[in-house]
Amino acid sequence: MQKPLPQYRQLYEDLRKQIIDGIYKNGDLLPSENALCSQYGTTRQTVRQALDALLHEGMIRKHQGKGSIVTGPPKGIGILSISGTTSALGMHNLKTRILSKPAVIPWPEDFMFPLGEEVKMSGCIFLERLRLVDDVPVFYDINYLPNINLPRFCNRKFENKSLFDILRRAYRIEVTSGEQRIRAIRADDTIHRFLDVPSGHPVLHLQRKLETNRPGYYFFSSIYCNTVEHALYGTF
Amino acid sequence: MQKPLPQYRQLYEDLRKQIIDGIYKNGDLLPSENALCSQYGTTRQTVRQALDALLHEGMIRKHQGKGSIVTGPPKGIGILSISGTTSALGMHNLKTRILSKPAVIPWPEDFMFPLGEEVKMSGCIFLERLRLVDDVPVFYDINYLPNINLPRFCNRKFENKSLFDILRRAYRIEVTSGEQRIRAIRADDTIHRFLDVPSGHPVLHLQRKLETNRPGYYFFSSIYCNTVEHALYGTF
DNA sequence: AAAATAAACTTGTATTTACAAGTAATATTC
DNA sequence: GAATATTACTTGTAAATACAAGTTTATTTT
Repeated sequence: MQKPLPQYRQLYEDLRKQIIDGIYKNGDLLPSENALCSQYGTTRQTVRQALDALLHEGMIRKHQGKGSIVTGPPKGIGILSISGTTSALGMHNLKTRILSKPAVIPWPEDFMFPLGEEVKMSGCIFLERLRLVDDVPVFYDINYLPNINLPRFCNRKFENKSLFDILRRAYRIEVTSGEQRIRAIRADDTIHRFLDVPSGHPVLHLQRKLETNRPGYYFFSSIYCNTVEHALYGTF
Repeated sequence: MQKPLPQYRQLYEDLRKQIIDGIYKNGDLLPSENALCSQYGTTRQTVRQALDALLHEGMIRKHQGKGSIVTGPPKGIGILSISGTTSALGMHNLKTRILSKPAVIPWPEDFMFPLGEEVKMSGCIFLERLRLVDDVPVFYDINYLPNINLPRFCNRKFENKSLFDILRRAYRIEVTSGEQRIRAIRADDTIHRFLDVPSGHPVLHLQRKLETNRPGYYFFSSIYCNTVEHALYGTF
């Protein structure tokens, strides 16, 4: 049995969902802190804790005397920053196809980032996905997660779901920071096939190392991106 | 007379300074929340507010039961973020060659970002540069600055200097935020010539809009990047 | 000495209360 | 009607308190 979420966390999730689902639209005012207190039967401290999380995430902006104004989901924070692709583009036109179901494999030789010994021992959950924007393949990503304390991970459904969301909701793993390398490369045969670009065509290649709130727990992604139609967009 | 800082803000500034000054080193434990309460004669609420700010900034990490561990200041803001190329790579091996001296021209038709009317009127300072890392051309960038209140700008020396630095030091213009698009494209003839890559070879193309501390003053860069040897690197 | 237990820490979550400060709508005055 | 003042909201800051839940240290037991 899962430990229940703290109140502030539950409120945060609720509001976040309502913003992403468009129930609160861009520019809308959220209910006042006191109103949320009544609705959720809690205190302002707790409500403010939830709002702070949204504020920090860029989902809302606050103005003393006015209220909390919805500004997210952040369009640009997107792919070049901390949040995942899903929250960057919105669920609307993004579909996720699983190319290879998550499976535990040994870590590749000469991995793109250095690995700790215990991480190497634990094995690697391997997951290949294809992500389509408006039914056009745009991202082909290969994800590598240390196989440490992720019960039933390989049995989960990932189709049309966000990896970041599953990690956050099911395992309380949040990405706190990361590093990445970006290159322009020629599409090889695999990429040509998956991303539907001519062989040899320029594609973006991102290598990312994601740090999480679980101390010492990093995971990695290699992302190939077709930028013919959509450029990667980010704010900073 | 300046309004006094809130307590939590003062505590935040104090701790932040002590971390930056190295009084608390990387890996050190900060005094416990209760200890800080005593030292500053305040409550845990207030102390936690200050620590949350540091946490959010990446200066510390917190562990329930253990304490607050110093991790900052965060390094490597890098090229994909707010700082310029110079500070990302270091001055060591970076040379800047001016391809076309800054000149005032009309703004291009169909500019990569939408422009305000007054900005369009003012005209555009145009500056092309080639930047070499270890004497290999890596960046070819085209910069567009609104010709507003930049005295003697076109007469300045830009060779082997940072554009960001000149703007900051000579005009007190600091980049506060920005947005960018990234694509992988084929090298055209110009890029082939400047970046010394085969024609048709994949190169990165960045289009950036930089916001500054001068209200309403943005400038723009179009950057082509040879990523054969050096990948763009960034943390977030 | 080693293992189990207890105690003394740490941060995490939550309630309650109070007032300050900024904003918007309302009422009052001119 | 227009300007001013009031009032009723909003978020910001802050104190005092309580217990839960991890971590470390000290104590007790075996």
